[in-house]
Amino acid sequence: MLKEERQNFILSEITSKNKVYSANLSSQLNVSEDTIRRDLKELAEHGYLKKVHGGALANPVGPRHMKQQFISHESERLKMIKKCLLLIPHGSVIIIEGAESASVLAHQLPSELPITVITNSLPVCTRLLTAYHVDTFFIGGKISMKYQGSMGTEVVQNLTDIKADLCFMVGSGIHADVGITVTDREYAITLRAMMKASTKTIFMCLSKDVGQMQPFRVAPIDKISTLVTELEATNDQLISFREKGVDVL
Amino acid sequence: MLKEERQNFILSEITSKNKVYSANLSSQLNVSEDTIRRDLKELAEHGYLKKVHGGALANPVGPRHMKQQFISHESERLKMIKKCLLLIPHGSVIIIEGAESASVLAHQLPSELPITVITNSLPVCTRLLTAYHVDTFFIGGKISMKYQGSMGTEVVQNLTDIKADLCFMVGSGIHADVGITVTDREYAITLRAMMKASTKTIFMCLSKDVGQMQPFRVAPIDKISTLVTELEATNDQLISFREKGVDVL
DNA sequence: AAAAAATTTGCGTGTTTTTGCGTTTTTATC
DNA sequence: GATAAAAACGCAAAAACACGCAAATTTTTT
Repeated sequence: MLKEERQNFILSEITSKNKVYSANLSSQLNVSEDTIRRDLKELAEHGYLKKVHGGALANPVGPRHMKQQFISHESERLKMIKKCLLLIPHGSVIIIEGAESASVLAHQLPSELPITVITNSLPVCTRLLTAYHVDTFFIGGKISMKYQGSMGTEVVQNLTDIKADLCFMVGSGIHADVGITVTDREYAITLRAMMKASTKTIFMCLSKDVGQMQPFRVAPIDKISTLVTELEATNDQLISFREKGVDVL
Repeated sequence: MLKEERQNFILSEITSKNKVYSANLSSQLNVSEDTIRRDLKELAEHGYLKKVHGGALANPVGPRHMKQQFISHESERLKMIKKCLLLIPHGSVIIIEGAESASVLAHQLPSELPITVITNSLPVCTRLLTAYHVDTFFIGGKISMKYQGSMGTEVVQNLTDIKADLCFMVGSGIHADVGITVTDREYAITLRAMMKASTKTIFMCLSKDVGQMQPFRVAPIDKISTLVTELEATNDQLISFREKGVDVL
C-alpha cells in the first residue's frame, strides 16, 4: 500500500468518525505505529487534522467552515514561511495578508509566541480561531471572493487607526525596478494601506513570481524591508534586490 | 477514549448545563476522579471554565473555544431556518449574527435572491464566499474564539454607519417578560448595536431555549419584530410572546 | 535493464505523557 | 472544632512518543 493511499484512508476515517487511534490504524493498515505517527504528523503539519496523544482528531476549523483547498507549491511555501516565523518578536503586532501562503503562515505560528494578528484574510482568521495565544483582529469591509478577505475603502479607512510592527504580504509580482505589483486596483490600494499602517513590511514571494510584473503597482521596492523566498538568500535571482538595499532571506 | 475527546465532552457538558461535578464525570467517562481533576485544572488554565470545589462552572468570559464539530439539533434548526428564508425580500440588506444556526442560514440562502449580507460571524462569511448573488460585508473587530466572530467596541463603532432592513439573531435565551438575554456582556452589547442598526429584528431560537434566562440582557421583548422557532406558531409555549405583540412564526 | 539516489519503513533505545493509587493536606459543613 | 468529602502531592506502571540507524522500497538516472 502506498503512503498516499494510507494517508487518504486516514483522512477518510477522520472525516467519518472524527477521530482515529494510532493503534487501530496500525493494525488496520498493517504498518507500524511509527509509520502511522509519521503520517499523522505530516497530515497535521498541513492542517488536515489535529494530532493528539494516542491518535488524532478532526480539525475543529477544517472542512466545515473552510473548504480545504489544495495549496500549490506547499513545500516551497513552507520553506519560505519557516524563515518568516523567525522574524516575529515576542508580543509584537503583525498584519498578515493573503490567502494561500498567509493561511499556512498563520497555521505555523509557534504556539508559545503571544502576539496580536491583524488581518483581512478569512482563511488566516479561521486558522487563528483555535490559537489561544494570539489576539486576532479582523479588518472589516466588503468581502472579495477572489481574495477570500475584505478589501476596499472600508478596509483602508479602518487601517488608518492601526500601527503594527510588521506586515507580512504575499505577492505574485515583485521586480527590482518596478517594485511590487498586483493584478487588481482595489487590492493594490488595500496593500498600500497595510504597508502604511506598519513599521516594516516583509514581502513573501515564491521564486516563480520573482521578477514578475502585474498591471497595478502597490509600492516601489525601497518600501520593502525584507524579501523572503524559498531560495537561498545568496541565489543569483535575488542579487538585484539585495543591491537595492532590501534584506533578502 | 482520547484525552482530548474527554475534555471536549467536559466542555460540552459545561456549555449545556453550566456546571459539572467531578464525581459524575468520573463515572460517566470511566476514569478516576484524579484524571477529571487534572482535566479540569488544564481546562481552567486555558480559561475554558472555572474550577471549583467538587467540579467546575462555566466561565462567563474567556475563550472556551468551540471544539464541538457537530451542529446539534440540525433538523430542528433547518425547520426554523426555512421559515426565516421567506422573510427576506429581494435586494434587501440583512445582518446575520451567530455561529451554528447562522451558518446554516447562510448556507440555505436561495441562490436567485440577490441581497447584501452584513455579518460579524466567520462561519457565515466563509459560507458566503461562494455565493455570487450575495454582497458580503464583514464587520471588523476583535475576534472572539467562543463566538467565532468579531465582538466588542470596534464592532459597535462600525455598526453605527450601517442601516439594514433585517437583523437575524440566534439566541439561547428569550423570555416573555425579561426579553432577550445572553451569557456574555460583550456579546449583549454587540447584539444591541446590531438591533439598533436594522429596521426589524428577527429572533431565532430553538424551543429548548424558549423561556430561558441568561445573566445579560440584550433588549426587552418589544424590540423584537418576529420570533422564529422550529415549533408551530400556535404552540402553547409561544402564546405569551404572541400576547406581547411579537410576530411568531 | 541496471545502478544510483532518494524516500520510506521498522526496530531498538531512551524519554515523555498519561493515568491510577496511596498518603497527606485542604476545604466545606455542621 | 469535628468530620467527611475533595484536592494536592508523590510515585510507579503502562502507553505513547522521539530519535537514530539500517533495511527495504520507490524513484530517478544512466
